[in-house]
This record gives sequence, C-alpha cells and structure tokens, in this order.
Amino acid sequence: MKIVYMGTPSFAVKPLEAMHEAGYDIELVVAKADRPKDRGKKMQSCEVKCCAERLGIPVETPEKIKGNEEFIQKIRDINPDLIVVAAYGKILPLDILEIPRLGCVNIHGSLLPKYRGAAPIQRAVINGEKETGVTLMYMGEGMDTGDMIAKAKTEVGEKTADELFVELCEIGSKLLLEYLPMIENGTAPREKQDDSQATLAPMVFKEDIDWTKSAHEIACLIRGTECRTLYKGEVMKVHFAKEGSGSGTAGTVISVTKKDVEVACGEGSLFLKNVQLPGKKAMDIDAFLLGNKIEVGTVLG
RNA sequence: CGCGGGGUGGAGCAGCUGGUAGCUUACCGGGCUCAUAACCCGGACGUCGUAGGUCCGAAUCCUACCCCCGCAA
Repeated sequence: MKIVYMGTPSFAVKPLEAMHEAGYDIELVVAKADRPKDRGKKMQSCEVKCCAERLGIPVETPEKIKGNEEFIQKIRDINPDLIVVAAYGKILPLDILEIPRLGCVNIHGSLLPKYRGAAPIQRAVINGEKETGVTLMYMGEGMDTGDMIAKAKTEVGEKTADELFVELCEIGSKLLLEYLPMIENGTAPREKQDDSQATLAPMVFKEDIDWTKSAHEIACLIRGTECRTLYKGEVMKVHFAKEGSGSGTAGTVISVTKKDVEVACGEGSLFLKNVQLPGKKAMDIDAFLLGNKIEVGTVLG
C-alpha cells in the first residue's frame, strides 16, 4: 500500500514515525513550506519536515495546493493508495482528495462532530470539557465533516492543552495503526457525523487575562492557551493556576505565602502556580517567590 | 545582520562606578516545642557560561564564542 502523508506541526510527527516504524510504505511526506521563525528570523523547517528528512522520506512543501497543477500531478504520478493527514494546516482540494483509491483519512484532535477546525484541543480545554479525544476519519470536502472511522477518549482533568497535545497524538497514532489494516481492505467502519451536534474550534491566540471573569473560566483559559497579565508594569505569563475560593477586588493579590499567591477573580480566586516574566524561564511560583517579593494588594492586569 | 532580557553555591535573586562573593530558600547537624510547613543556633555547598585581553588585582571593564528566554513574525 503506497501512502502519502501530510502534516506539519509536532502533533503530526508521532503518526508519521509510527507508520514508518510499522513498515508502511510512505512514498512522500507533504508539509507546510519553511518560514522565517523565531528570533533571528531564520528559515526553519516544520517538525514534520525535519522528521521526514530524518527518516529518509522525500518531502514536498508546496506553498499552495489549490490550482497547483504541478503538485497535484506529482501526487497523481505517485498514485498513492491512501493519503493520511494530520494537522496539515491547509485545505485539501477535491483534486487531491479524489486521487487515492482508498481515500484520505485524517487524525483530528477532538471527539467529532464537536470542535471541528483549527484548534480543537485548546478549545476543549478552554471550554472546560470533562473529556476530549481523537477521531480518525475519512476526509470530505467540508472542514472536518467526513465520515468517522473510530474515536478514542481521554479525561481532560487538570491537563493543559500542551499536555493533551502530547497525549492525543500518542493516542491518535495508535488509533491510526489499529485501523490502517481495515482501511486497506475496505472494512473500516464508516459513521456519518451528526451535523446538528457540530461545534467549531477556531484558532486560539494569546489572551490577556480578564480577572473579572470567574476563577474557573480563567483557569481553563490558562490551561488552554497562552495567557498573560500585567505585573508591576511587566507582561507576566501565567502558565498554570489552581482555583481557590477567596474573594476580593478582581485582579488583586489577596494572600501570599512562601509557596502561594492568591489572586481574586470576578468569582472565586486563583492560586498562581507557574509564571514567567519576559526574558526569564517559566518557573513554579515558590521558586519565583524566592527572588521576587509579591505583596498583598498588588493589582494584576 | 528584526528588537530586547539573561547566564553567580540545588533553586530564585543581589552584587557589576574593579580589591577573590551576599540574600532568600532548600540541604546537613543541634536546640525549642505535645508538635510543626513555625522559631533559634551552627554547618556544608560557588573554577561568578567559555576563551582571550586590559590591570598590581575582575563576577565586576574590553573582545569573540556558546547556551537560555521574551517580543515580533
């Protein structure tokens, strides 16, 4: 079975490695084009491209796919039996989807039909979902609307989106390997999505903490995406916080011990657990307190 | 050459207008206490990122390099 794999970020590395390790014939890897990234504005390859090069698999990084006849023809020439996609980051036109005889399957980081779109994992955390998971699915024309093959769940608990990313791509890889044989011989399940239950998971961005929101809401937001607030005129990132039941003026530090800083929210309070100042590394609050005096009454935001 | 912050005992910081290093915490020992994450006394732990240079003498000044991080993309 000839496979073409399409993916870009770290989430898509594991499945590629897993298939390669399992001995599948991956003819080509398609990843997003190199971009100048981070400080120094140097061109950097995405994780999947690096991985493919490491594994000795040819890589294509087309800027555009839609209307890119040269690229589409290249895929046709390879004549793959299956295309596997994981967080590729670009919409695949019908021209591509119709090429492989076994179709295109996608690994999506949510329990479809919930959280279709770009940031399913983060959105699930931000919305305070109790559980989330991975869905293996056939790709259709719409965004994450295709027929589902299988799902795997996991508890969200107090996990951050980052932690969930690691866990879910692990789960996704296993799910893929488990169903690949069935996909190959055409016996894989095929369940339609209930569109009436569908929700969207748009991209997430850095957020400034709004302390007037409830502690729970803020805690979920912090676990789901990069959050920051203003501390003594500096941008402080809050990487993790636990909910408390204190009260006071929203955004005000209401108690400080050697290992805790409690901030009042619109409803309830939050214990800052891991923070980061510009130029510094992220550190647990007790370490932070060793060299930084935070006083009760300090206002954040 | 995108902008900027930083590398000092295990951890977080100070010192940086030059004279071999300080604070908080952790750690070890002892004391107080019914007890303690509280308090008191004592102790160990540092080639101050690396390599050169200036100087009588550098963590502190100069040069190059390595590493970490924030912004912006």
